[in-house]
Amino acid sequence: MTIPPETPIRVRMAPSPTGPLHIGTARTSLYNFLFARHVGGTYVLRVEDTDVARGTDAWERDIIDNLHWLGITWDEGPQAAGGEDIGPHAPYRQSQRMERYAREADRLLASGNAYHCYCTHDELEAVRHEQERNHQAPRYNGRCLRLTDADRAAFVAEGRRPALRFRVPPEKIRFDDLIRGEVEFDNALLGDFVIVRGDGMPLYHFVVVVDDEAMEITHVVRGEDHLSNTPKHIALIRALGYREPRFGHIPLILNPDRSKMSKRKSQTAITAYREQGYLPEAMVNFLAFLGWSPGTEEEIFSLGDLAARFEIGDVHKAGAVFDKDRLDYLNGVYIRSLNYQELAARLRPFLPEALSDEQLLRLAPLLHERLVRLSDATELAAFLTETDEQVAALYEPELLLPKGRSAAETAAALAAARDALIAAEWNGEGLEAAGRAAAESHGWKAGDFFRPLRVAVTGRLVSPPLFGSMELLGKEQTMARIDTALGRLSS
RNA sequence: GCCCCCAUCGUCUAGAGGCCUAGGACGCCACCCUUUCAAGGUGGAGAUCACCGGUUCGAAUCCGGUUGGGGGCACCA
Repeated sequence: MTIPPETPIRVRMAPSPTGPLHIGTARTSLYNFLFARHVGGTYVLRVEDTDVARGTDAWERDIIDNLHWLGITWDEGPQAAGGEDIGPHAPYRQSQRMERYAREADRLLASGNAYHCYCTHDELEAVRHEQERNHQAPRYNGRCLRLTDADRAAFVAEGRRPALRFRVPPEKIRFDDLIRGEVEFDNALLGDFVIVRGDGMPLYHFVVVVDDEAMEITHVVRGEDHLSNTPKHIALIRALGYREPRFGHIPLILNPDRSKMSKRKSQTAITAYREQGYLPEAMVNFLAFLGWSPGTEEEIFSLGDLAARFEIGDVHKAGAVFDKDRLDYLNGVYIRSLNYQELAARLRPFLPEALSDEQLLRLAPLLHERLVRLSDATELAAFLTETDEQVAALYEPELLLPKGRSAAETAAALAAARDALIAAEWNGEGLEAAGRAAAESHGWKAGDFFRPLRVAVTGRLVSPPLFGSMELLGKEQTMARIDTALGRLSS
């Protein structure tokens, strides 16, 4: 039985708190969010925390916080980490829904669609090894399906605790995938799989089906890695008499070698990107285009723009490589689109507390066109909070010399610059005017003339615009650093 | 091993039979601008649309096969 087309759309995301929010989970969540928003449906967050040992609270917090950071919100589910569940189908954490799973498992057992399996891990493994040796598919051999009551009693006497296995009907399963179209699998090729462990803990394939029904999910949009699990779910849905939702399997995000994106080969935690100073706007825009495009040549899209344009049927079938260069580019675009006030606010976590808000606001214009990540500001602005001694220690005197100039020549130029600056009005414009005039009367190209100044003041060859930097640093420190450089040049 | 999915520049993609001498973007190269670095501007290299057969007057677009890649086959999710 399928769900009537006029049924209001309900979608969900179902992260498992086994680690920080993963790029792939974020993208799947985003697509579900965009789909729900686009069609005016309801978006549910369900935490799949069955069989997750300890420490799930920290991961749940990371997942929820970062989802919020991206701007993804949901209508039902835990609204905040450790927070209360909102919605008519609470609780939304699977660890709190065990009664329902137990009840549905009993139904399956009673109807003969599931049976107790007393095989031990070792026995199962031995069978798998045997099958592997014979080049057979690694699937359950059905031993416990044929047990007599006496066999069962003997196992129980041994202290074995049975798992519950679903008896997979050997039939062809077809479904119309939202993204891939008609897909067919032969469940006769499948082995009976465990739905409840010996210790009573229900397993993923089972609980996902129970909860999607309970939460009236109409459209299951998930990663392509679940495509071949879908026939299992459909078999379960039928055995339980549930309504069958529509399924849509979105392409995987890939490592540069085109394997499924993994922690081993790529940076997969959203929080890591956040910490490096990627903007959520850039992240969302980038993620959305990994497997979808509006069909035009536009490429800068806000979350709202995306929701307005996103069609689930336009999602691609092929996997997409995560291209960090492109993310960097987009991040730069979004940083440059920020006004100075906003930029200063976002820069705050990346700069020393010693820098006042007022200084930060004056710094923002100097940085806003030269940041790929917000964290780049740390190095660019370091000269402001480093001591004069630290700055001096950053460079060898040779670094002060423009190409082809001697120490004596450079010292003379620097001294001329010093004299011009000390008399100038202490702001960017005044300093620049004085600096340029001095360069000209000294007969040096501006670039060469400014080099020793830049190195003296910032300790580096690369810095924000020189005169604005001096203005921010202040006259006293700027002059002290120039004098230090002059001293090193003559010794 | 079995099953399933996929296939346009290095990468993300436009393209739903003639508009394609295959467009855009990132990256790369060159030049311009320029106080460094960026940003910006201009131009360039870069794809026999994986391959082979069909269908058609005509195919990147439809069909079949091949190859290649990926995913799945747990008392993980």
